[in-house]
This record gives sequence, structure tokens and C-alpha cells, in this order.
Amino acid sequence: MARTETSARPCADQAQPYDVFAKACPSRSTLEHITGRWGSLTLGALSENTLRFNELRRRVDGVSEKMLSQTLHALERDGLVHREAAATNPPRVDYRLTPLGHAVAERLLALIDLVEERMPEVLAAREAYDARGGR
Amino acid sequence: MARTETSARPCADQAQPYDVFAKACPSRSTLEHITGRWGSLTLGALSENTLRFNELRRRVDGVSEKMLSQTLHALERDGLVHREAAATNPPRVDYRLTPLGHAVAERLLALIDLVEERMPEVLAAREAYDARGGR
DNA sequence: CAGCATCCCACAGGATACTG
DNA sequence: CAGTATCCTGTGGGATGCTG
Repeated sequence: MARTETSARPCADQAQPYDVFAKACPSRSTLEHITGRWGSLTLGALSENTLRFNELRRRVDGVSEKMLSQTLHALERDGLVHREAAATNPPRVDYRLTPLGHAVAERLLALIDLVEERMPEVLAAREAYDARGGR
Repeated sequence: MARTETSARPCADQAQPYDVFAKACPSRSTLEHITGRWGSLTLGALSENTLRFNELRRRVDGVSEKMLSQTLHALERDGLVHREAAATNPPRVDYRLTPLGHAVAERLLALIDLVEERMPEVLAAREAYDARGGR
């Protein structure tokens, strides 16, 4: 509707300033941080609680130290996650969502919940697809 | 909330049969097809219109022939996209969302719209982050 | 505990060419 | 037009080791 089929590619016009469909638009990289393999799960985990680094690692099953660290940096840079370090010994660092992060996570969780709910349909579709030999 | 902190990892219990946070759960691969780099944009494009292969290529700026083909196969297998081929010459193939695909795309677009709307905040956060030297 | 630095490899994904 | 097949590269991401 709003998004016109003939919109200019370079991502900037007055009606729709940021268009994720345009290759060069910064909104695309942001969306990728959010929906990426680890980004989505990290945001989902933090939507429930403030968590520490290793708590997150356990919650997001299968994430490596390196990827979690990298993911958190990207989300922090985009203003979705806030990092709070206490200079104690042993060190304690808490990660929590910013207001913007919460808004994003809310929509993301709506999607995740839907996917989880509808998995039986997805699995049935996969079986049917495979049964007829991938066509 | 409902999601308990101590949920069993193997993805199956009666209250929450499919848990995307569990490494081995099939819902995770489905979520990745949906939120993946090309999956999200493909679903977004198809939520507006039925599109043909090359129309999709133009709409999803930057996608290669190979990746679009691969993405469409995955989405079709998961029961999100329906492929309709007319045996004419030249051939004509239309891709459209299934009802499940529409439900998914609706939530996905809600997320995409939010991201596009809030990009000014994101960009401001990035500048601030970079200005203080990445901390 | 919270993490950066390094090494290394598998695979995502682009470019090109070919087919029905 | 609507793809598949092949080749090749960049990088996502795991394993390991070290620091404050």
C-alpha cells in the first residue's frame, strides 16, 4: 500500500525515508542484527530478564563466547541493548534491553511465538514436500 | 513469561512443545528461514503481491539468482510460499504466500516497519557509540 | 567471571555459463 | 523467462589460549 512498487532504490525519499528492500539502506544491516541467527535469540532472552554474560550463554543454547560477544556489541551499538558493568571482583556485567530494544523484542517475540505455535503445520508441509520428491 | 527459565533443552515438553531457544529444535531452522537475510525480504515482498521470479529479483535488491532460488525452495518446503507454474512458452511461474505465510509475513512486516520508523534512533545510537570509542 | 586475540575451516553466497 | 550447474572467494563462526 504505502510502499510503492516504483520506489527509488537509494533508500531515501520523504514518504518512506528508510527502505529495508534497498541494498544500501542502513535499516537493512539493523534488521540483520535483529533477525540474525544469534541476534534474535539474544533479544528474545533479554526480553524476559536482565542477564549476565554467562547466563545468556546458557539460555541461548549453542552460542559460542565469540559470537555472543560480537552479537552483544552490534546490538549495543544499534541502541537496543544496554551494558552495565560493575567494577567489582569478580566482575559483574548485566545486559538489559533499552526501551527501543523492548519495542523491537516485543514484535520479534510475536513472530517467534507464532512460529512455535504453527510448527505442526510446518512439519506437515515439509513431509508432504519431501514425499512428492521436492517439487 | 510463560517460558520457564528451567525448561528442558530437548525442545519437547507438553506446555511448550517447540522451543526456539533449544539448539536441536526444528522451530529454530524454520525461524532462520524466515528471518534470514533473504528469507525476510522475500516474505516481505510477497506479502504485497504475487510475484514472478524476476520480479522478485528486482524487488529484493541485491539478491542473486542462486540465493533467491534457494530461499524460495526453503520457504516452499516449510509451507510458507506456494509456487504455481504455467506450462506456457515462455514459462511463467508465480509465487505467492500461503495462509500460514501471510500470518508469518504480517508479524515480520510489523517488525520491519518498526525498524524503519525507528532508524533515526538507531543511527543516533551508533554515532554516540562510535564517538565514545566503542564502549 | 567477562571477555579479547588467534588460528582455521566449512559453508554461505556471488559470478558465470548453460538448459528447457 | 525460469531456473540448474559449476566454480571460487569471503567470512561466519567454532576451538583454544590468555588477561584483568
